[in-house]
Amino acid sequence: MQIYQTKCGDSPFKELDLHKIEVSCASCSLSELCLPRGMGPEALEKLGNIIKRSAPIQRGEMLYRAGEEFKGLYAVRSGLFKAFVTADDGEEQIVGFFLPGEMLGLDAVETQVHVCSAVALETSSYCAVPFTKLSEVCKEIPELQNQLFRIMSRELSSENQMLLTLGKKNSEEKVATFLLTTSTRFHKLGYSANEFKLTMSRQEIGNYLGITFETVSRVFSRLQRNGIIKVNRKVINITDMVALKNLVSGCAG
Amino acid sequence: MQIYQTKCGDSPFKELDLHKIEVSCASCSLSELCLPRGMGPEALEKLGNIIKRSAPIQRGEMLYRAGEEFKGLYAVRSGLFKAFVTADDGEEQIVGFFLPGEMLGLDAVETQVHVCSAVALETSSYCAVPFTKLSEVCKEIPELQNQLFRIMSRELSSENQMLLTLGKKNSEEKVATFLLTTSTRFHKLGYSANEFKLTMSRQEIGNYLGITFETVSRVFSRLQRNGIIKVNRKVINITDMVALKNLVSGCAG
DNA sequence: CGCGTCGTTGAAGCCGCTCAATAGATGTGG
DNA sequence: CCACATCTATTGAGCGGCTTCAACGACGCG
Repeated sequence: MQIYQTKCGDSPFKELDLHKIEVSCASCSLSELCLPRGMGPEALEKLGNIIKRSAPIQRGEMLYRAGEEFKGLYAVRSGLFKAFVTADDGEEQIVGFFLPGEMLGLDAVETQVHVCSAVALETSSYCAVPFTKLSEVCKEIPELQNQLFRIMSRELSSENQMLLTLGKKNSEEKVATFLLTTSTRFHKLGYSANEFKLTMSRQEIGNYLGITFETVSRVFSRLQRNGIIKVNRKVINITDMVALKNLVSGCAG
Repeated sequence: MQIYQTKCGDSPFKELDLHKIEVSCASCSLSELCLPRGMGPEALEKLGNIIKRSAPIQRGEMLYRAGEEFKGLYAVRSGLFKAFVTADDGEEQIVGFFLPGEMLGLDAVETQVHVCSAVALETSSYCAVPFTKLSEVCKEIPELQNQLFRIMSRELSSENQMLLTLGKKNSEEKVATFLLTTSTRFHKLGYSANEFKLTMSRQEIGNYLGITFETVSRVFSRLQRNGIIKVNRKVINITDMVALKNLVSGCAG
């Protein structure tokens, strides 16, 4: 069953394709995690009218690059994305991994220019949400406005936790925090909390956590020796969740 | 000239004092930096009707604590605040310093519970903005809704830059970034970009930057030896702005 | 003046980084 | 199906930047 739209041109913001109604927000399995949360049917239709689903995109394809004009938000439908800022010397800092139901591009609303870049880490799909239109619809649907406030607030909150992780934790605590957070997020999507595949590379995990990939690898090995996890390439198995949580002295997220 | 309200009880959210009209948003010198930015006179009055100015509060007084119920946002009117998250082991991570015109509490919108705590670092004053009412007024004044989106977006953007600073920079770059950012923010408030007083302690600067206060002190001394800044207790003088900027390899903010 | 807090500076140690070698996985073409 | 190249991951050895621990000086405040 093909649930994705057919090819829709270079930019999903260029024009709206009315065929998408068949795959509107109302029928989306992620609606309770995403923008539509808590909205009624007529509101859902209004929202669906401005949103455009993408065809699947490949690993390495970019949603947007730093410096590009901001056109709208992106809601992850399937797959995995990373967002990163680039320093003047070209060095990158990954600021987040984005799972289905999560929203990308919120940080560009103020400047109207993307300061991050976003790229797919595996074959993925998304919904494009033109921000001007979204903000129009928000006037008519207060519940949507509030949901957008909540989404931005949640992002702020999780970034605050990340500042704590980067600023105060050692490498073991960082990795443990990352594993726990990832486990929780997968679980909320209906997947196992104990076994999951880390699509991103060790390099990307390390970059995100402010440590080198060698250190990530060493901590994984140590946690495995201590019987807390089992590592099989990209597949992680949490065998002692309690011990893992004990390693995380300070992650409220 | 006393421009502050008289004492207004324990919680500024408890009841509205109509006397405050004389110090409404319309007459506030910060209106172009704060919530009212870009709003017309009638919108300003609506906004002013739900906002309550605080009396001055002393150094050490708290706006809110982690775990408390979220009632609304706080806009800094004068002075300086810090916000921090607390780890399970009691360790704190400062997630931001807040100058006049800036907004506190945005990260609690989703959970309706504060995850950060906020405290005044010097005698300060603020405006309390009940969030439920604010969100009501947003329905009537689209420009206010958009301004709130922008403010949250800006906060996200600056936290992304902070993740880069914490994750990728060495201590010298961190301190240089902090000095530059602080300089820029003071300048936007109409103060000198080259000379300013750091009200926060070395301890707090180090906490914010993920380094120890001894390291902050050492970097200050080194920058002074190199003729880039002059340090006199809490007063910083940037004597070579170009050199300082060159130290910051990767701060786009 | 005495006390506590804050800031500076020095000395030593450690955690994570750098550099390097190796193995395993993946992909490609013959 | 295998040879080969490439990329990722693991592990080790040594180094260095930052932390830790400690002493001392400068203020501010009672």
